[in-house]
Amino acid sequence: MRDRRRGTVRDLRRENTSSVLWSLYFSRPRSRQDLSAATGLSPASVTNVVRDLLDEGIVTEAGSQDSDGGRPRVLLDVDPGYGFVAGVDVGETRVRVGLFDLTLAERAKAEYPLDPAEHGADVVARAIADGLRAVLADAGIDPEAVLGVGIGVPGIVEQGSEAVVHGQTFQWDAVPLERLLRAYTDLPLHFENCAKTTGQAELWFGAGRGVRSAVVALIGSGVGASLISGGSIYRGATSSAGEWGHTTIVADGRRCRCGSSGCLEAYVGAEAILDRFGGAPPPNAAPGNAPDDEESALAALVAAAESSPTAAALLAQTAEYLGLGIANLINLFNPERVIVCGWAGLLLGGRLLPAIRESAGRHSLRHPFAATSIELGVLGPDEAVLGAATLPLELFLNGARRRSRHSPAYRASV
Amino acid sequence: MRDRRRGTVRDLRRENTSSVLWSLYFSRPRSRQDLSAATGLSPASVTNVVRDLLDEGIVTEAGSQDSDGGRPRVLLDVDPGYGFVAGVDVGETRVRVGLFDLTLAERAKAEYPLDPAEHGADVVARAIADGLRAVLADAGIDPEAVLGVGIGVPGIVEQGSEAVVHGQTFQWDAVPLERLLRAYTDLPLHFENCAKTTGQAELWFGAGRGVRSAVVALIGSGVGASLISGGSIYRGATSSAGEWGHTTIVADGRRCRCGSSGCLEAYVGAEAILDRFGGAPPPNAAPGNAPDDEESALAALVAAAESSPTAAALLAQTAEYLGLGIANLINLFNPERVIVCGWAGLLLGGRLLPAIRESAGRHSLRHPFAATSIELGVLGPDEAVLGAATLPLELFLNGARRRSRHSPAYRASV
DNA sequence: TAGAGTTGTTTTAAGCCTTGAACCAATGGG
DNA sequence: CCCATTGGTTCAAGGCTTAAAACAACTCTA
Repeated sequence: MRDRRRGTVRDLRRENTSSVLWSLYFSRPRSRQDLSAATGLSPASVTNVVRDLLDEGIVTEAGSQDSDGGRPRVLLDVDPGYGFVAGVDVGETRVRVGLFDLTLAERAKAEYPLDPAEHGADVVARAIADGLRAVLADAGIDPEAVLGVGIGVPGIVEQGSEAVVHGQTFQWDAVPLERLLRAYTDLPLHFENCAKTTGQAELWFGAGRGVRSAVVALIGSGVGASLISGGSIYRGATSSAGEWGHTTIVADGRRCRCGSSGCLEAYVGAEAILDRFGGAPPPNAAPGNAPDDEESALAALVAAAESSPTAAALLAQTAEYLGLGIANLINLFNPERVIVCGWAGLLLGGRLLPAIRESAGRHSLRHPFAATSIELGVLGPDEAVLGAATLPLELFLNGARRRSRHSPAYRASV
Repeated sequence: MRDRRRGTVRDLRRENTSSVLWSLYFSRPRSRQDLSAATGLSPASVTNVVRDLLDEGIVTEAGSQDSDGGRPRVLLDVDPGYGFVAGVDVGETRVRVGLFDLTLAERAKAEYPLDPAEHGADVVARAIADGLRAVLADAGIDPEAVLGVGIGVPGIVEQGSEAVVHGQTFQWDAVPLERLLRAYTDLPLHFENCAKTTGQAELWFGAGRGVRSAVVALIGSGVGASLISGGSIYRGATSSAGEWGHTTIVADGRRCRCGSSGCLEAYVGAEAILDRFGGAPPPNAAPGNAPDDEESALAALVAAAESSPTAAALLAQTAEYLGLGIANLINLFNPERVIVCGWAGLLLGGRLLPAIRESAGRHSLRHPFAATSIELGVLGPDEAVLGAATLPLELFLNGARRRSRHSPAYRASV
């Protein structure tokens, strides 16, 4: 009925430290006084907490700032080199890996194409391991300095003692990806659905900055969403929450690849749009690389809408359905903001956003619609990698620290 | 980005006290040792916290229990007479008021019919005030002993310095119900949407006991839902979350009274079902009391399904749509349990639950569907009153104590 | 140029809190 | 009657936050 951590006086300090660190991280650089105001802690406590963080090397003093007529403020900043985090985006056609410093500046990246015919989990695990090795070597960073690796996968992640992945995209059913990857690397691993990681990226650094409740709609070949409340991702009972793509918007509607019919994804996913267009892939499509095909095909369709009434009508209807799906989210969640992203979402959104907004307004209740705004994502194609990297970063900001990697204490703190 | 209360060592005690109180409240009576195990606090701390609660009169010692071969456990219990809470359910045809002791045993109740032609907010406010006066007099309880009054209303409650209500049911637009009621009473008031209060009742004492994430589907004349995560109601940015009834399940479907079309409510709300049945009200219907009409009309329809294929088909389709709507919730929220309640929900559910489950299974993804169970509510018709009473009780368990009623400290703690 | 004013940070002392360990209390069994 | 067992309390230690006082580092003014 009620969540509570242990209630000792030391936990208090941990919480307060975490509070200061979050506050500083998202508003850098800042003085102690600012932090005191932002966290509600007394100046004395901020001094104490900051001393610890300085001693640990997580925070550094970074110059000072004049105050009118008084002692200058000493500015504090996070030390980017204190530690590093890696993000991995397991996409439909490629695995992308990024290595970032503590402020999420990219230090190296790598990309491994996946043969769509061969989505074996072990192939993916090997690609991830290779990518991690490559970025570490490339940036010349000691693995010991890596705080953790976040891995975004297309599918439902069952969090347990070892993460297990279920995903229709790869026909994965209970794939023990964590165990497979353990064969190749010792780094601390964190798995999450890629819509959720992308949502976190937009929330922290993109169109959702400063917002406390949001819905991130991710539209690619398929459709997903990330629900954010109280500043963090909502996972539900078994962390599969946010399966927006397979909510029904047309009872007895088009058949969907999930087996049901009338799913949102069967109308606004890129695959479905192209399919509805009756589209043979465009002539210049490289065979055997479906989503890239899709990307160019969808771009072609959007371009064609300028002259072709058929294409224009199809897109208009897509906007109608997408707005309707968004309206459902608005009614159910009452979010402060709705963020549309994913490659197809951005491609469509550039042109259709007004129509989407209009449709959403028509299908949602006045009150929650007035309280929200519908925006496009701003982080671009690498956001899934960045989002994955926020997983270990989040744990770090919450107080997890580097230690012997597989110690029970560490895993428990995760 | 991150919620935090102030972090002093006294807050720690408040939190721990609250933790012990919650733990005891939902598992009465219990020994100190039990509480220590349940809260994770040391026996010494439990002793300290319990001493405070005993001194305050909130908790009493209630006999003892043998332990095999050692000192008997002293059982602790909540003192029912420490304070009282009231619940108010503002329904479509009546205002119901209940007065409860601290353990939510009913001490008195009252009911005031509302003339459907006259839903003026002031009429409602006066009925609430009369009801409160009546139950207090009836039970012979000093208003000073009332910890608070919870009021469930059909509509969106805008929580601010004074609660304001928007509701299509009564054609209320920004009605300052709290201010109106303040003219009649001095008691501490708490307003909330009635679907949310009902959800809390089922969560605490009904089909949702012990569950951490749930969706409570409330089906009456209209349709609503209450989303529960982490053991408490999800409110969203402006506390209008859960407007499930107006999510679209049939693009371009039946017109809904909200102005949109294809809403779930236009298919599975009692009004809509009867309307689809082409129903003139049954002959014995009392004029001018629509929902009671609806109740008997719907009951008649359900009974007619035994012999009439038309009625049976209509109900089958209703189950299909309701299951579909529930499937959407399951996909989006991944709840541990789905609870169907509301008078129409219970009426239909008794007969249609298997069909509803089947439909929900067909329209939701395997993984989240397997993680949930769909049940009927168990609390019966007064649950909205009980649920409303949980509002002040929740605050009490969280540490709000009786004090000068309008003090800033009290309001801030709310 | 010295002192006064201002603003930012740290030190100090007081007051709470939780807890492990030791201890007391209350029972059943031998 | 003594001992083992179990439940609950006391005590001293160790930590934490904080208000208030002190200190530090400036600017401004006379």
